[in-house]
Amino acid sequence: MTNDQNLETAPQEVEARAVEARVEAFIGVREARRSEVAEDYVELIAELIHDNGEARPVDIATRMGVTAPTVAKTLGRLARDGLITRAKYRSVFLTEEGRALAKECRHRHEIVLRFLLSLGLDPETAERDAEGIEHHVSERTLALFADFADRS
Amino acid sequence: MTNDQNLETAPQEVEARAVEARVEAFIGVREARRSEVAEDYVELIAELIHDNGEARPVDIATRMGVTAPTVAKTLGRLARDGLITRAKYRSVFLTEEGRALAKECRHRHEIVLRFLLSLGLDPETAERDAEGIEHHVSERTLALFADFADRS
DNA sequence: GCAAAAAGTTAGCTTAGGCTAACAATCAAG
DNA sequence: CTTGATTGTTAGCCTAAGCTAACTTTTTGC
Ligand SMILES: [Mn+2]
Ligand SMILES: [Mn+2]
Ligand SMILES: [Mn+2]
Ligand SMILES: [Mn+2]
Repeated sequence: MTNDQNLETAPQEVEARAVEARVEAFIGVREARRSEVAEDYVELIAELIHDNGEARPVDIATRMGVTAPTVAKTLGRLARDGLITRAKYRSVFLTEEGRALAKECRHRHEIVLRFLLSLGLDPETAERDAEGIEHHVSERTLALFADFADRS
Repeated sequence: MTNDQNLETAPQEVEARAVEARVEAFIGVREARRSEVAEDYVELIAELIHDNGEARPVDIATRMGVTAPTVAKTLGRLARDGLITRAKYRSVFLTEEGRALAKECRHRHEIVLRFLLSLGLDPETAERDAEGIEHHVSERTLALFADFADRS
């Protein structure tokens, strides 16, 4: 080490640390991306069950704005991942795990939406942005959003 | 129509409108998702050119936390889409369009980051969340974020 | 100026998430 | 109870974005 008694950190180490922090950010975002679709589906399925008594693929397709085969394939992945159960030609049920995820997602969605509205955003834009942002807020950010919305 | 003089809106129409609004939200989010990677790349490329004089694939790979072949393939798409130019075994350049996108992305990234920090978030989490959120904020939300950060 | 290291490319594989076309099952009217 | 409409499934296609293995090119250090 060339520093006097090693008291300072070399500039390239500072740089390396900054790079490393950002790599973690990118990796984290890619990770989050992998669950976005699942999160939106289970949240919607929970809502359909609550509102309509059941979650039919056709209603999922209508609300997600995708075609029926896309829904079928996605439901296959959700079942594989233990979030739903289903029988052929029947509507869909959430597993315990699916219900837990749905609840968490609805909670996050609501906080983000409430926060955006309390910032002064119009409802349509707020809904639109919340639908994307909800998948990328950490627990900490969510807590700050909730605080802010409560205080205003 | 069964309403007295058609003065009210039928509840199923209200419902239909709400469903339609959410479909638009989902479609919008899917749309945004399609440009996330491109946005992160051009932003990073601009930064590397600024800081190092050039953007080498190896540095892009290190900072994005992906392998060199992944970068190569992504750069192929960016070139196809007119955002960069490149020559074999050489580093990468932004087109006019690429520079414009990079500038816009850096701008958005900075506002979102500044906003999260001014909310009281720690820098690491702020960087992490900003990296994901930046792709899902509308112009309106961005303006509100900027206002908030300025005022605090 | 050459050899080894570093960087870049290519081929080929994987998964997710979209689509259409074709077919099968269920449901609702009559 | 039959039939037509609705709903669901399957097969097969596509693109994006990740990976490893193998190869080529460029850069660097002696
Ligand atoms: Mn969402
Ligand atoms: Mn949601
Ligand atoms: Mn980003
Ligand atoms: Mn960014």
